[in-house]
Parts: sequence; structure tokens; C-alpha cells
Amino acid sequence: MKATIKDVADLSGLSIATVSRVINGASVVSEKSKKKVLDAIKALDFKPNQVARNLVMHKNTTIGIIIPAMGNQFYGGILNGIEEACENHGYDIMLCRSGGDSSNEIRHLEMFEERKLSGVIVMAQRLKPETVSKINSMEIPIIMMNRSTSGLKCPTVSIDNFRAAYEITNYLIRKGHKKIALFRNSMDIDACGVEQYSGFERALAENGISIERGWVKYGEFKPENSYALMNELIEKNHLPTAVIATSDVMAVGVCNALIDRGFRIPEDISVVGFNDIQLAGLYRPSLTVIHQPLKSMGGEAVNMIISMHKGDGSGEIIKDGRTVILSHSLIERQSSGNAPE
Amino acid sequence: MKATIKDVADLSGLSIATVSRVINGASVVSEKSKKKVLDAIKALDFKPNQVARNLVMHKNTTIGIIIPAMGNQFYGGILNGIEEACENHGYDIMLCRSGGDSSNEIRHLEMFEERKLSGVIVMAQRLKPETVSKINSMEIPIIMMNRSTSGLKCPTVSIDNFRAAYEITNYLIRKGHKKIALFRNSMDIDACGVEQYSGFERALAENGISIERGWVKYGEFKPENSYALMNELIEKNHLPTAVIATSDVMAVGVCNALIDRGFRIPEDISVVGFNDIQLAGLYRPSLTVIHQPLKSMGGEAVNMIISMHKGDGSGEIIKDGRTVILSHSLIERQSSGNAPE
DNA sequence: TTGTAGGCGTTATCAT
DNA sequence: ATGATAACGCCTACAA
Repeated sequence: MKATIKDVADLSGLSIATVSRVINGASVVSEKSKKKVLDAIKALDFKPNQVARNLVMHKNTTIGIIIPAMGNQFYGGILNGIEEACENHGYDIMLCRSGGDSSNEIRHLEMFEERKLSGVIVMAQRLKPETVSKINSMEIPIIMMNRSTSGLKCPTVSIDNFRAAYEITNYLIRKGHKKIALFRNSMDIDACGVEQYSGFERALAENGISIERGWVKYGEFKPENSYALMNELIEKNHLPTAVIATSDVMAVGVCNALIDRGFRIPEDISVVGFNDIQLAGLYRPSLTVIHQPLKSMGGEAVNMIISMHKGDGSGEIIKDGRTVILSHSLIERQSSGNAPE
Repeated sequence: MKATIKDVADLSGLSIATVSRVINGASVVSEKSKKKVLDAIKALDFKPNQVARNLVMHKNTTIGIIIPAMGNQFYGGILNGIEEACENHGYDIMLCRSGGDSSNEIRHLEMFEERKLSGVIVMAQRLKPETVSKINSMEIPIIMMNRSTSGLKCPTVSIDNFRAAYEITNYLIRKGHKKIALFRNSMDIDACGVEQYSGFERALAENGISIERGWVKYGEFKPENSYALMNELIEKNHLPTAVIATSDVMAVGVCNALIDRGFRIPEDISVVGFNDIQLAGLYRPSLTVIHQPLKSMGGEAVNMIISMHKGDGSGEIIKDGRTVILSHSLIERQSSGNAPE
């Protein structure tokens, strides 16, 4: 059986309290006693039991994370940032997958509360009202990544999706494109998608280009989806000269449909993506994209959680709807070019 | 403040013990009392405190995971399997990133022990002696994914890397290839790599083909690496007709180097990968690969951890060197073809 | 400086 | 069937 603080106390001939003191560096302990304790700790290979510690201290240095799916490079990038920041601040991570299911989200959220974690970061594609209301009533700090919905009362971190979409649309227009398609996520109340659409719309409007409804396609962030959607367009022979996909995997799906039918990118059609996951640079032609600072976004979320605790010895939590916007950038690679004559 | 079991006891007019009983469904409680308790629980929105629970029960339904990096599709695939299995069995996940650093691995391993997690699954590329010895001395169940090293005394789950490499090498030989390159991970004591190399060697030997040392390249599992290595070969104009990469990202790096220099795949050179992450099917040309059942591997690891606990009311843990081998398969796609004349 | 003792929220063992 | 009460391992006033 593992040694407890009592064993250390016995071996060192001191009291539990003193042992506790040296462990926590609190209060003053004589050098002599300190040494005795340290020796005993080493001899017994004693490690304080975190469970007991958390119980009595009413706190925890663990941050909970809810993610739709693992092995997704977009979330993976954010996770990297979260992990690094947690590492630096001495926090641990408890990770749960929701599968995009709101009942799972709620279940995990409750679990996090029961365990009194120091905070939660949630990533989700769609946000159901049940989840929103659960989030709003959370007793521990919670932050939403890359998404914001009306009624949601918690801090958020993301990029300026309106501007990003606006910029990349303008980029294509400057390249001479007038026939621009938009492949976006399904029509839900997805704030990112809504903002992106506005940016797209605005850029077109400012240039006197009207939106062709047949070129605005909805689908999940899956390559098979955009592959099929692009195929439809090809079959109808109703082709744009450029397509904007609001995720990189969708962009790749579009490219594959095009390549598999013998089209050339970007000579025949330009394709641009969103996010800039590793795939975007690895694919050939490499993808022109809007780059999101995924790692920074994750790190920022952690910082926010930590700061939501500080300043209040009372244990009270700062709960406002603060939003952090990080800056994006446009990376031009091989998949986009001038509009064909 | 959140309600405790005592609040429920007070409100329901019963004792803490009785409340505990209905919560745990243990022992028999009269219907009448049961209802009272349930009502009180609902009224107070009481949720049992897991921290306290774990403390007294000396256990935990959390599984710790150590992973080199997040956002890697290979580990992501395994994580998906782990997550699903944990979900089914009511376990939670605590995830830590090692960054491939053995001191981090050890730190996390100790943290898992302190928290008395029910088990640990570790993924690592290289295994330093310090980590191996820490693993061997762990007091909680621990499983190594996809890797085994001499001296390591813990269960392992992986595929038969020898056979996999043997099969894919033979596949290329049957396609008429005699000049076959192998891009593998750095020369460390990496059991997978060693086994794979043996398989490669054996297949060539059985077909009377001798190994050309200049075609066996070592590098990390990064596309930039294999890209550079392939470029070297191109510059020396010392080209094989096929290359086997022991990871998909390495294969893509090779393909990119080739494509960027104007080579055709597979007409000029065939390229095959290992693992079959999403990228393999998404890339063009899509990659012929050895498919690893990543998800099953993750699930199997969880099952093993759970079974290591069962059967022993004593709390003793089964600790043998059991190895689980799951079956792989060869998926033929676009990146491989007959050897050029 | 050090020790005593009272929790933290639950479970589990006795009695009743 | 139900209720005290002793753990669980640790922290922290309060005393000494």
C-alpha cells in the first residue's frame, strides 16, 4: 500500500501537521524538522493524495474539455494550445467527447461540476438550446470556443469570421472571379457560419455581384459531403470559377471531386479553404486558406479560465459574456489563381 | 453552495446513511423513504461529490492517457476508440501530452498514480529507459500502445508489424518492383520499426533482391522530413521505382517531393504508406496503405485495463506482459502500380 | 516551532 | 429498515 502522510509523520517522529506544512511550504518549519520530514518522504516515496487534497481544499487544478470528436486536426490544433497553456500553469486536462450530441454535452458538463473542476472549455459545432441553458447555469467557469449563439452567456474566443470571409471573398474577386460558390456548414444557428456568410455577402455586394443561390451549398464539415455536392454542380454543368469552403476538409472534398473528373486547379477552378489545418499545406495543390491561430485560441481560453478565478478569495467566479477575438490571416498557396478567361 | 448529502438527509428527515443507500442502490430501503429521498434530491438538485466518493472508495473511474501530441490523426484514431470504450463502460479520460519528452511522461505517470486512476494507456514514439522503468514500477494498470521494447513489462496492443511490412513489400514485388526504398522512423530502439524492417528485409530476401542501403532512409514521422529525404534521392538521380513509408504523413511528404518535381505517381514511382489515417484516402493520388484498426486498438486497451481490475476483490492488479495483436489489412488505392519498364 | 483536533462529503460497519 | 459513527488522506485554525 502506498504511504500516507501519517506514515511520514511516524517515521519522522513529527506530527501530521508539520509534515503537511513542509509539503505545502506554508508556515515556518525549523530546518531540522524540515530535513527529517523530507528524508522520511524520500524514504517512503510518499506522494500526497490529490483526491484527498482536492476534497479538503474544495478545489482542483483540472480543466475539463468537451470536444465533438478526437483525431480532428481543427480541434487537435486548439487542444495543443490548451495543453501547452495548462502545462505552463500546472493544470491537468480531463477530456470528453460529445460526438456532437447535446445530451452527452450536458452529461459531461454535470460531471465536471460534480468533480469541481476549475473550468471548462467547450467546442461544439451546433449548439442546442438545452446545452446553452446548461452552460448558462454552470457553477464553474466555462468558455466556448469559436462559436457564439444568441442567449449564450459565457466568454468566447474566436477569430473575426465576418472579416475573414469578407477578405477571402475579396481576394478571389481581385483575381477576377465573379462566379463564386460557397460551401458552408449546415444551416443551423451557427454563429460562425452566419458571420462568414455575411462577410461573403458583403464582399459580393460591394462589387456588384449578385449571389447565385445554386452556388451556396450546405453540408457537414466532411469531405464526402462536399465531394458529393461538388459532383452535383459538375453534373448540372453549372460551374463557378471559384469555390470557398468554410473548412479545409470540405475544400479538399471539393478539390478531389474536381480532380477525379479531370478538372485542373486552379487553372479551371480555384478552391480556397478555411482554418489552415495541416492537411491544407500537405494536399496538392496546396490550399489557399484563411489561417486561424488555433493554438493561440486554445491558450487564450485557458488563460481566461485562470483569470476568472483570480482576484476573488471568496471563490466567486467572474461570469460575463466577454469575447476574445484573435487575428487571422490569408495564406495564398497553389489552389487559387486568376479567373479563367 | 452546492447541496451535500447532509442537506438531503435533513430535508428528507432521514439519515445520511439512508440517503447514501438510495443513491447507491445498495441494501434495501423502504419505498416510502426512497421516495422522500428522491424528492429531496430533486428539490435540492443534489449531485454526489465524486471527489469525496473516490476518496473513501479508494478508486476512480478515470483512465489516464499519455500522448506525444494532439491533433495527430494516428493518435486521434486510437483516442476515438479509447473514448468510445470508456463511454460504454462509464469511465472518464484524463489526457496528458508528453511532447515525446520522457521527463513529462514520468511526471504524468506519477500524477496518475497520485490520483489513483484506474489505469493508464501510454502512447510514445521512443521509449527511454527511465520511462520503461517507471512503467514497470507503476502501481496501477498500464498499457502500452503500438510499441514494445525489451525490458518493458506491461501489456501491449498493436498489429503484427513484421507481417504488415512483409505483406506490403511483397505486394510491390508482385507488381514488378525490384528497386524498393524504405522510409522509416529514426533508428532508435523502436520495436515497431525494427519489426517492420525485418518484414521488409525478409520479403526482399525471399525474392532474391538485395537491399540498397542508400534507399533505406531514417527520419521522424514528419512530412517535411521525408520530403527532404526524397529530394536528396531525386537530386542524386538515384531513384527507386517504389517507396514504402512507415507512416502516412511520411508517404505524403514523399509524394509531394515527387509531384513538385514533376514525377507522376504511380506511373513513374509507386508510394505506399502505413496506418491509413484519414489523410491517406483524402490525398490525391489516394494512398495504398497498410490499414491499422486504430479504433479497435484503443478500445482493446480500455478493455484490458478494465479486465486487469476484475476478479480480484483484493484490489490486486494483474500485471503480466500480455500482448494483444489485432489484424491489419492492405488497402490498394491510386498511389501504387506496376513497376515502369 | 509544533501538535491537537475538527472538518471536507461519502461509504461502510455496526448497532438498533 | 434505519441511524450513528468510524474511516478515507489531507489541511488548518487554534493551542501549547
